[in-house]
Amino acid sequence: MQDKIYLEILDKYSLSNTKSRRVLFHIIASSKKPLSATEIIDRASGTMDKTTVYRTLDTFEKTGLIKHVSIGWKQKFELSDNFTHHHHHMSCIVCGKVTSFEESYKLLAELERLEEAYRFIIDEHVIELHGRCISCSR
Amino acid sequence: MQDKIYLEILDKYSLSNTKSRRVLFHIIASSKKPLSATEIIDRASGTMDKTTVYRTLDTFEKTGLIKHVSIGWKQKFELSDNFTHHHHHMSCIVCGKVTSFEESYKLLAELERLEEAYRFIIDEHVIELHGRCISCSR
DNA sequence: CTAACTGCAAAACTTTTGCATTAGT
DNA sequence: ACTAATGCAAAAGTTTTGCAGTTAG
Repeated sequence: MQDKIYLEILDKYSLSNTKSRRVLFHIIASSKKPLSATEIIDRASGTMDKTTVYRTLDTFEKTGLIKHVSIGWKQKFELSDNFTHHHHHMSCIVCGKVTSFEESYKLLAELERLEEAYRFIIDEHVIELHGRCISCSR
Repeated sequence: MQDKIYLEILDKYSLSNTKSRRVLFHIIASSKKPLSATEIIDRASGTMDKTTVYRTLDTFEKTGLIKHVSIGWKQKFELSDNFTHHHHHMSCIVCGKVTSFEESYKLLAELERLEEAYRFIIDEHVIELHGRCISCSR
């Protein structure tokens, strides 16, 4: 299923389905948490050059295959909402565990209110929560 | 007023009120928008070494004088909520204009609901909106 | 005076660029 | 075969480290 969308997007933008791209897509798709550029370079090392990683991440991001999210200080990458339900992250500052959550209707309604109030068209919203998970909070 | 809080925090952590720190605090305090490390280094150049900038930003962040926010791809710095009302940013992807907004009570209530639902204690939340401001949206 | 802070030089790490070679369709 | 994609080497940019010298309290 994910592969089908992957191929469709490559096709849509007339991009070749190269080995590097398949490997990189797989690395990101199979990770349970968002990965930083460096983490991806490490996991891809041996298979491709880091230059290719940067270029491919850029391509993947521009075509909507992946998106970047802010986790703490870093920018990390994960599959775009084309593959997963739109969601956000809460990360535990103690153990580093990253939990995904979907926003509620009420929250979306609040964003719409902000659009009105500030006369601003919201194309994208990022919500990031930091704190302590149940195991680390006692 | 800001200076008073600045001095109090330095005092609280037994930090010296050095020239570099005063200059750096002033650069951040007087900027209308959050600044990246590089932007701060540029503005401070001539006055101090970049090493000092990095070390000072680190100190300022740890002591709660400043905080970092995600604007697009970058991490930027601004005064912490000790100086300003807690707020978030919406940035225009066309002209780059950054507008601040305060979150509503409803939004906070939603965050509390999330704490319950996911059994997670939220210490900090980041909300970042990207889109187009009124002037750029037509 | 002396502990904290800073500057400098160098290293480490991250990202970008140009060009020659290779691989995909 | 032709173009897009990759690898390599080098440059550019960013952040960190160690140490010697300086400064604030």
